[in-house]
Amino acid sequence: MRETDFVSGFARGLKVIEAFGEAQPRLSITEASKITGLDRATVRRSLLTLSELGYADYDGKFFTLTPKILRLGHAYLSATPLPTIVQPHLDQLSEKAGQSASVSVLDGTEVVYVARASQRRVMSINLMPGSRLPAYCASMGRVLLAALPETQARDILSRTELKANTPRTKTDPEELMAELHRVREQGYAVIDQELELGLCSIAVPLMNARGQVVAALNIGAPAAHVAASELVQRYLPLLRETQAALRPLFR
Amino acid sequence: MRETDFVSGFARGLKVIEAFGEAQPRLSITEASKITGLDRATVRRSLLTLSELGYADYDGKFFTLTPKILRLGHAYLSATPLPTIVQPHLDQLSEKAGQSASVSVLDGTEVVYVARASQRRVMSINLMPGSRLPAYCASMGRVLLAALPETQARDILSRTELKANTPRTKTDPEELMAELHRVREQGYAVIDQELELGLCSIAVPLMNARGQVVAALNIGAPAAHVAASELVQRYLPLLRETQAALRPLFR
DNA sequence: GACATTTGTTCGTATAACGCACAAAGTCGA
DNA sequence: TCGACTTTGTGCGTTATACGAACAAATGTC
Repeated sequence: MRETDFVSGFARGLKVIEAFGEAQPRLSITEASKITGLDRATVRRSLLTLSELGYADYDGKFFTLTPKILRLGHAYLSATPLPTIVQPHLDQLSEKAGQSASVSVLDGTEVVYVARASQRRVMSINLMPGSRLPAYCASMGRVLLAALPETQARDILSRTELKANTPRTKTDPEELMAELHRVREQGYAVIDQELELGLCSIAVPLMNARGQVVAALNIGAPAAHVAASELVQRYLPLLRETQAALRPLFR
Repeated sequence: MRETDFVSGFARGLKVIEAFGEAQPRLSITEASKITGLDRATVRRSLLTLSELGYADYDGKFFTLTPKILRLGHAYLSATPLPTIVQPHLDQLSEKAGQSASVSVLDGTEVVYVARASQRRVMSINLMPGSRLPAYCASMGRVLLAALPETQARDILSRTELKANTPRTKTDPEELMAELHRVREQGYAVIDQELELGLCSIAVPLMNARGQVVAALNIGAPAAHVAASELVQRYLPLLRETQAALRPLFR
C-alpha cells in the first residue's frame, strides 16, 4: 500500500474513539490528547467532528460517546453471518445447561465476544458482544490458540502480558504451550478459576464444513455451583451437540 | 463550530464503516462508493486505511470488517454506566419472567438496544446490543417518545417512515400521538404484534433519581404464549420492581 | 472474439488538515 | 483576591489529503 492510500485523519479519529473506555467515560480534549498521544488541536477537531455527526455529546468541557457509536460495531455484528447464525443455538444451549454460553473469535492477543446468552451473571466483569478477555487465560482463548500453528500461538503468547489474575493462573509460556497441545488433542479446554476466582468454564472450537476453526463456544459456571472436574461430563455433551449442529451452517 | 474544526476525512471514514450492514457483509470499492455517495478514490483510501489498521480484511476484491471494529462500540458500552449497571437486573428480570428482557435508549427515530438478556428467541430478527428498531412501533420506543415534549415526539414521527410491518401496526401520526399520551398517563406501553406478527411486548421507562427518563426496559413474549392483554398483569409488577431497583442507581 | 461497460488505480492540483506557538479562559490554593 | 498553573481556543505556515479526470484492467454481452 502506498503512503498516500492511508487517511491519517481517519486513523487518528478512530484512535480517539478508542480512547473512551471503562475508566474514561467522559474525556476532555487534553485527556483524550494524553491517552492517544495525538496533538490537542487534532484531538479537538476529531471530537468536534464526532459531536457534529452525533456520535458524541459535548457540554463545553467533556465529551461522551452517544449510542450512535454502536452503529459502527453493529455494522460488523449484523454484517457477519457468525453472530446471527449462532445466537439461537446459543440461547438453546444456555437454557439447557442453565448457565451462560458465549461465542468468541480471536483478535490479536484477546478473545472478542461476538454473541452471548446469559442465564445469570457469573463474573465480576460484565460481558457482552465486543467485550474482550486475554486469550491465554480464557477457555475460548485456549481453544482458539490451540487451533493456530504452534509458532503463531507462541508468538501471540510472547506478545501477551502473562499476569496471574488468580493464584491458579498459568503464566509460564512453556506450560501454556503444553496446555494448548492437550487442548488440541482432546478438542476442548477447561479453565478452573484462572481468570477470576470462583469462575470456571469449558470451551470447544466451532468449525466450518472444511474443518477450519472459525470461533469458540463456551459455557461458564460458578465454581461454587459446578466443580471444574464436573464440567466435562455435565456440559461437554451439550457443547458437542451445538458444535455439530453449527458445523454445516458455516461456509 | 468553525468549518476547519471538522475533519471530513474522519467523517467519510465513519460513513464507509456504516456502509457495511446485514445486506452488505462484503463490499467492493465501487459498492461502498455507491452506498456512501463518496468518490471511489476516497472510499478506497478509507477502506485501505481500515485494512491497514486491522479493522477490515481485504482479499484484493472485497473488504470485510473484522471483530476489531467492535472495539469502537465497546468503547461506548463499557464507558457508559447504563449497560453495566443494568445487566444484572436484566438477567434477574428475564429469569423471573421466563422471557427476554432488554434495555434501550433513543437515537434519532430509532431505539438502540444497549443491554439484553434473552431466555429464548422470540423474533425473526436477532437482537443484540447495538441493534436498532424504529421507535414508533416498538414498546420501548413508545415509552421513550412519550417521555419527550410533544413537539419533539411529533417531529421524530414526522421524520420516520411509518410503514405497516403487520396489519396491526399503527401508522397514523395522530393515532400515535394519542397513544403516546396514553403511555405517558399509565406509565407503560404495550405493543401487540405491531412490529412482527406473533410478538408482543411491554415496556416501562427507566428514570434517574431526579425523575428524568434515561432509558426504557421491556419484556417481549410470543403472542402464542402470552396474549397482549395478559402482559400487564403478568409482567408489569416485575418491570416496576426492576424500575424501582434501578432508579437510585442512575445519577 | 470483439465491443461495451464496469471497476480499480494513478496523477496533478486545489484545498484542507496538521501542529506549533500564542492568546484567552478557567481552576485551584494560598 | 490574587497569582500560578492548567486547559482550551485560534492564527498561520507547512504538509498532506481529496478531488476529478484519465488510464488500465477486468468483467460481461452478444
